[in-house]
Amino acid sequence: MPELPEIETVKLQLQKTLVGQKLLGVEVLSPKIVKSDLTSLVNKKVEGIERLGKVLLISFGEKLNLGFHFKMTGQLVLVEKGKRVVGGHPTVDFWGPMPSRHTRVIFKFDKGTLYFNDQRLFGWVEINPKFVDKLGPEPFELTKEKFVEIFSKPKKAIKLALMDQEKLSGVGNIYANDALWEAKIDPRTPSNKLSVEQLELLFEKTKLVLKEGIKYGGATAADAKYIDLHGLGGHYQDHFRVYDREGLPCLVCKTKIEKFVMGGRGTYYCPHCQK
DNA sequence: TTGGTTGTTCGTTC
DNA sequence: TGAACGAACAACCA
Repeated sequence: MPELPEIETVKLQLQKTLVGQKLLGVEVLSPKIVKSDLTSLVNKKVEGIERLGKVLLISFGEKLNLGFHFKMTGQLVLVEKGKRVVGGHPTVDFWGPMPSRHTRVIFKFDKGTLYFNDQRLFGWVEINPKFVDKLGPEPFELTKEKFVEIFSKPKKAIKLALMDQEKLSGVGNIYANDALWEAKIDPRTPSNKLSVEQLELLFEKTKLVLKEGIKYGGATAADAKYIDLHGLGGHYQDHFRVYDREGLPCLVCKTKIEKFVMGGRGTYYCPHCQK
């Protein structure tokens, strides 16, 4: 499930290889997920790769930013002279033949080919996506005072507020669960009931788990062991605090991690540590 | 075979 | 006026 650290990892990889390359052609295999006419990008050069929240942006200059949203199962595979750069949702497509049956758009560059794959067709591709205008601030470009101000208002549960992309961009389910465990906060606590001290701690812990996600190259689905055999995919999953650890002992007090559904999403917490 | 899973959108309710 | 909430979306896997 690509979140901020997973997209950041893709960004850093593509910055090394794709910048300066010219787009020679585009082939759209699944028109449903492509929200712009991509032909305007042909014959333009990649000037830079950016990330806003969970959105990856490939800049072709002149206010032409090609945005990708991976949702849960999006991935990018760049094939260059037999070499590969992969990122996003880890599947067999990381090393299988390209294009695959999940390939939705193919971008032919002068030195390589970039495949946007998405199993579930939830992701999208759009030039200058309006979505990014609605995004809240980046966690790393925020003062703790501003963070406290943002989360002192909402009456909804802190976990839902933390994942609200209009308040703060980039935090999804995995990192929200882990940050709240680090800060010893019950995910159901109304955001506006938290003390300034709790919010300041949560701010630091949110950045901590995101940084750790980036350090380990993001998280690879726990069941995709093969990915590791190929040296592909990230390793944050080996450092999950509570996410996907239902019934396993809390890393601090050994109490069994409990799971319930909130806002339709799996929510994991330690009933002893998080009050 | 069915239910669980995910982020965002959209419609409804307060 | 807008916050809050939940269903819908798609497709895979256990």
